Amino acid sequence: MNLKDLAAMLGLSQTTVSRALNGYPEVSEATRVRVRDAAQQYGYRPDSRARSLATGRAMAIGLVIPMSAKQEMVNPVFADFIAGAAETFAARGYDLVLSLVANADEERAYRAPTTRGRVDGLLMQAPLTSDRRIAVLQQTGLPFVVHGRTSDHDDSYSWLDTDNTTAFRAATRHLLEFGHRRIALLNGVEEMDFARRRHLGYSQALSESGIAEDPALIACQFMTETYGHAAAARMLDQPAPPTAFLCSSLLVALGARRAIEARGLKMGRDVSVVTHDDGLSYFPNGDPGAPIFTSTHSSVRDAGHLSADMLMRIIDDPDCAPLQTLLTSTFVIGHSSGPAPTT
Amino acid sequence: MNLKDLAAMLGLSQTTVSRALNGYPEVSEATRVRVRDAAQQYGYRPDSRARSLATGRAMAIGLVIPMSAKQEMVNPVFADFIAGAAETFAARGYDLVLSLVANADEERAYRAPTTRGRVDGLLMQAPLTSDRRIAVLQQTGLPFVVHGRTSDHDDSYSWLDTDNTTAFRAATRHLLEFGHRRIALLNGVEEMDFARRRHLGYSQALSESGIAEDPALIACQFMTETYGHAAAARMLDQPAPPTAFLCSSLLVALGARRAIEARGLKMGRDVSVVTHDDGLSYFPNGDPGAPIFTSTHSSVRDAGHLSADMLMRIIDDPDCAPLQTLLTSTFVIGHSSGPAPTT
DNA sequence: GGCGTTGCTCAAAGCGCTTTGGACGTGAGT
DNA sequence: ACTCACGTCCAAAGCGCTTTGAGCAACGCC
Repeated sequence: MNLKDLAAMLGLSQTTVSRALNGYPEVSEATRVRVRDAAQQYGYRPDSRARSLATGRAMAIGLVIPMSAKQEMVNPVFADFIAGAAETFAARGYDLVLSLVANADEERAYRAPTTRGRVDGLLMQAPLTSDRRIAVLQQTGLPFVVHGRTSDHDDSYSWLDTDNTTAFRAATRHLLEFGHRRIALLNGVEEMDFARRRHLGYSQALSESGIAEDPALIACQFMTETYGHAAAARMLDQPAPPTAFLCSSLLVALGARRAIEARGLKMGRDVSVVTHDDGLSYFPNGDPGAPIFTSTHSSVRDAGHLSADMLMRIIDDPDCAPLQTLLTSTFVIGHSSGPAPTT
Repeated sequence: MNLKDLAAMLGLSQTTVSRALNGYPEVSEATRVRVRDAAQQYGYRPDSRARSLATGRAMAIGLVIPMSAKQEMVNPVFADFIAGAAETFAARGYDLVLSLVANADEERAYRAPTTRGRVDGLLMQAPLTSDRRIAVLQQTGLPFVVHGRTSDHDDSYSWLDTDNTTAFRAATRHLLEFGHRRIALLNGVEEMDFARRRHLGYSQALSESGIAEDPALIACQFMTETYGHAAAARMLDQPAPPTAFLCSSLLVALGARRAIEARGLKMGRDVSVVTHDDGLSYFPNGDPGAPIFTSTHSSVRDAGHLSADMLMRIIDDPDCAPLQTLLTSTFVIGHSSGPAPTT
């Protein structure tokens, strides 16, 4: 059922029918009702491509999802990010077009989002510290917002990021104030910019207290439970074990807790744990109001929401200056951290 | 840069340029090279909407992602499913269009995938036991494949599913053979069809051994670590605690393990745990070759791959009979299960 | 009566591509 | 010399929508 067919059926022109359905004022209320009823009855649905071709707007947003090709790892965070973004977009009538891109695959990273006309803007996630894709996106001229930042790129693009450095500095300080001196960092892969920034915050807090960083207390890997367990176990079995762990994700913290408890120690008393918490819907930190882990909390779903809002604003006004939002994570006190044990 | 512009620039017709770029034989090798070079040089990229409008194919697949509105829960499994599917689609030049749909929101569930022309087919996930969306999809006439099944719908559509019932029956038998008599089931929400089928398998195995099902040993909820912990803890503190847990996800199993170990018990010796393992890339069951949990394993990423293959086949031959694939999960022996303790 | 207004409707020109149905040599076969 | 096939290219007709510019009544106003 075309617009043409529908118009013929009604004895009207395509113009009038189109206007009636799209709410233009130049059409009488009587015919509008007539048109709407007929459209409903015959199940008419405009063809999105034709409409998009005519209007110039695709009514779709591209989502560039990085995959670490090496380990076939999918970022567990992106589901919630999308969920947040999708709400905003759906409300404005935009669809989401995915392009999964292996970090290494420059060619597709370039081509995929560039297929002309598919999308009106892009959302990019999880940039590496040295990520060339941002430059590529800038060249295309398409509006885009990056979730995260790239340390080695100038700041001439729009991004939304969490205050990773500040948050991890605060978390480290929290542990320092509790008297901890040997604080381990179980970080993500430091190719990722967020991991690099968290490490930086950790380093800053340590050096502010005049404590030297111990390489034996630092691990960086894909953030899984087994990794958290293995790294924590290894460190705890050292001659000079850490009295506290700072983790980059709840999953890692879970692993650390297991290592701690397997050694007959009690988390929060013998060994403290502080973790970052992305607030993933399917992975809550305890029950609402009763957090288990002391954590720096920043909802990645909210980040999705806000990134989408930003992108919408840029699409509405393409010539505006780059928008940049820095979210401050909240520090949540749970049962997992406490005073350093007096030896 | 249009096709028109490019053609004018080259002194050729649009026809010839289009054919040169799309590899039609009616164009001489010399001009083909000339055209390709020019396209490269001027960065010509065909407009996907125009092409799609002309060819009739959208070169995109819709992905219906359910969200449980109540709890704002995003299915953690879908990231890996998408990753698998995306590989197949990308190889064939198809994009992925997301529509997140709240389970309750019938209206959007209906409308979203129906926007005409956006997609050539649909992939649907995680159906409920009584899911009306399948009927809706059938009405649209669009090719689609469901990941999972719906027990209360006839079998006239294409699906790919894991043998949930058989797997959970086998897992339960495994525990029964070890002498366990009080086996707890920590299931997902039983609105979901897969959860219902797993419960069924569990029930079958029990009744085959003449054991009555104990409601106090059955829990069904969104599958989180805290849920696993809370449910397992509650059950272990009963007067007649279970000697084994059968879990629907690794996250839940992790919680159960925590509850077990917190009571000074050893998993695999005092209390056994068997879990389903979706093989999520970011959540491995121990290291490769050294599984921690005894599990029924079925890679959801592979499922994505295969579903995509099926959909491609249906799109190529729309009149073929419904394709239906039942994956058999492998039973993996880990350290988490062993003989029931002799009391 | 002539004029501008207002309200409703339409024909037709795109949007940027693919594809059909020739056109125009060129060389071989009869 | 005429035909026929072949290789190479083109003009133009869509695909299904939006939007411009204009037409046509009917109406009130000077």
